[in-house]
Amino acid sequence: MTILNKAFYEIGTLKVAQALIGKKLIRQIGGIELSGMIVETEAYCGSKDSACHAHRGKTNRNSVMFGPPGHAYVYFTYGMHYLLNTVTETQGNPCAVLIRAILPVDGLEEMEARRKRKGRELTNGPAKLCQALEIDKSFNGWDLTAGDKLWVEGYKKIPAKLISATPRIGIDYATEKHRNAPWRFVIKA
DNA sequence: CTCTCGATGTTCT
DNA sequence: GAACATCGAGAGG
Repeated sequence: MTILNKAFYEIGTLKVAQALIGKKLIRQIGGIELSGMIVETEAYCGSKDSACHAHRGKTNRNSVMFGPPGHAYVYFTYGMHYLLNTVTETQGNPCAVLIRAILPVDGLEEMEARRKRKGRELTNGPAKLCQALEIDKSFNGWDLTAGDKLWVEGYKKIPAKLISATPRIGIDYATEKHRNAPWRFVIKA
């Protein structure tokens, strides 16, 4: 399958968030390949979005979002969790898409070992999938279009009818307008 | 099943 | 010093 290129990440943050549903996230550790189909994402639309980290301007933490599209923005939160985003839009426009959940495809047992858990609890949350795929701060700024260690490929075509848009999770700090914006995309059950 | 609450440390005010 | 794009254990129905 083809690795998603830089142009894919430039088509618009909301479109990327929707288009990432059904794609395959791949993590190579040594000779082993762990992967999963993306089933839930959220769009964070730059300086005008009060839920986005870049809302208050460039800081040390969010500087990767100001860089080129197609790179990973990984940050640490709640004192114990990493979250994975893909940078979108053209360089200098600080937007990103948060990967919130995947369905395991390859390397199920490896993920179970890292998570010390099985089944639904394996990768159904943004911090859970990072733990399952061993993604940490060292991937902040990683080029996702190079096909090394961590990247995203085409996988399944999901009809728009099967994708629902809902408000984003865990952003009580944002303004009402942005709290209610339907910028979270999920495959319908 | 649902709800509440504590963990834990980096970042920003 | 407060807040945080979360998770999981434990209590209760």
